[in-house]
Amino acid sequence: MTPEELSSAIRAALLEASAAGDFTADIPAEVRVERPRNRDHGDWSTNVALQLAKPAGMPPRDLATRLAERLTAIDGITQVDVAGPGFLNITLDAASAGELARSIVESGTAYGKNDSEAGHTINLEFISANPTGPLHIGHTRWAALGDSMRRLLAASGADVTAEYYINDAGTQMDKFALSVLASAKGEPTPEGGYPGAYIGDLAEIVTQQRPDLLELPDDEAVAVARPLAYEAQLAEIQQTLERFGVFFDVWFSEQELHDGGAVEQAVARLREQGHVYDKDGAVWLRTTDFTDDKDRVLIRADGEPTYFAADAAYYLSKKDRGFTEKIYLLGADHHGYINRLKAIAAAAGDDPDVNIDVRIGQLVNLNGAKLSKRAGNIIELNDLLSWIGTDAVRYSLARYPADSPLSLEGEELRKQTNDNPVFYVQYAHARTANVSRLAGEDGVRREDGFDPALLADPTEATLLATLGDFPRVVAQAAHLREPHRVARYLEDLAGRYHKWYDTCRVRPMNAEEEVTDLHRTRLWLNDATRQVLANGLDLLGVSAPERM
RNA sequence: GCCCCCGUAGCUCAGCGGAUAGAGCGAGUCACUUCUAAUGACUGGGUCGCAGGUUCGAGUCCUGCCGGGGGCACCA
Repeated sequence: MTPEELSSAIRAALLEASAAGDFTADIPAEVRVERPRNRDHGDWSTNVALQLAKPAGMPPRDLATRLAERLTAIDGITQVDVAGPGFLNITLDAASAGELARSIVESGTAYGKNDSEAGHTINLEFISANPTGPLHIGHTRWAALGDSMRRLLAASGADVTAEYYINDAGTQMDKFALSVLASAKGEPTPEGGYPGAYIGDLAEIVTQQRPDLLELPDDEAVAVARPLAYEAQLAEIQQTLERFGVFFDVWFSEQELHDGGAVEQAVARLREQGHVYDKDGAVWLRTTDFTDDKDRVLIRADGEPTYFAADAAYYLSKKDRGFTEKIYLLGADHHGYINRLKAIAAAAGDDPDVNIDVRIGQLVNLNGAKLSKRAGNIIELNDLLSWIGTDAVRYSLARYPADSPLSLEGEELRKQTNDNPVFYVQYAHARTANVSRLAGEDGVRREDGFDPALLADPTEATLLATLGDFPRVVAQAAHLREPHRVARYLEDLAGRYHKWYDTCRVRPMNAEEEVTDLHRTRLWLNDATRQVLANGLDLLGVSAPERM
């Protein structure tokens, strides 16, 4: 019996009790069952009696006692206890609980998928780092969390598009091109330009493609160098993200917004909505009509559109492309953008509370140093991956909520011990794979038998209950946009599995011992755990090794 | 000054308005002739920043204060 089945069975019993006159109150559309922290509190528990006590006008424990009698009659429930102020603690019979092992194995990679976010058309924008240099560790938190969020939303039935906005327009790109050109000439970095060894690497790539570069007049040389350096840098970013297991559906160019006239059109459209005015030679958006604390300039007095104007055009592009929900994942240093982005949405006639979701991630602290651009430490993501590895970096960032400040120690992440939760979870998966392989060699085959009533050990009941939680964990993590919940769940599941492994042997002890249904049924449970660990790790973009 | 996030064990952090607030690390003890000991069992460890409030019930929600981080451009 899955928790969903249990929940609807309880609800049916409530309706029955209400119809029989046990009490009078509105029955909630969904009865929440949860897994009690304490094993003595049964397999599942519900606080529905506490919730209904007030509207029913009955003491919670009296109501709970009546409900307990009805729940006991449900097929698959062996015991219902009233505890504390009126909790109902439910124990399932082993056979009913154990059926889950088979249904998980049969569902395979689909187990955990759900339709809780069905009907949502979501644009998920993250990283969007300037293509004027390599990605560094300041970008990695949202890289890891954003990609996991994409996977979670897709697994929960949303139509999600992951998007990277490339700031390939404006003066920063000019400074970038001038820096590359200066390096090619052997000159020092120009004022306000980009220092760094990677500029030299780019200069080399560009001069290889255009050996005549240095013979061109300066203006022409910049025009030639700029797109070549840009393409090389963007390719490097894309390779790094691929290495990090992060995927984007759309790479969106800011320059194309300018070239295609979308920025001017955006200003015109906002003007039609009545939120644009002219002052001091500039064109302004009256963002103070909404949530902003001051109005923002769209077109500067010199006629140049601001970055904010491009943001507005970009928002309208997302709207026009049919995304009802636009999620922005930004670093804490972009906090000031929230109100103006929401103002854009409101000015465009959207509802900021519904159509836009701006999330701020706190900066990560590595070895005591802030991982931000402004702090000046430029540890490149590529180097971080070479040092620590994709799995450990992704996992250690994915296991904390984005809004919590975070301190990491590089050497801790390299440890292949329990200091490092990623190895704990991966090790559990490798163990399941090993048990499965060896059981196969011993002639234990799932298809030869399955008797869920044999899964009677307490460690099996808790393992099954944990496995049954997975789809709801995925749905909740997707709903809250909090991938860390999946990581925490996997650590819990790995722990339950290790305890079970210590208590319950899957394979026969030796060649003399006969293979029985107990071995086969436990293999189902082992393989079900393996499947859930693999499905969960995949949601985090972390590998599930067969051996370690 | 105004706005946002955070404050939970020695450390790093979980915690859906519910039961005795948890995990890992660190400290100590134990368990491999037995499917991977990268594991498991056990022992210590807490005024959930402070003060009020809402509630049958608050680490969780509201207000104020204290402490830490971040943000407040005709920059990109």
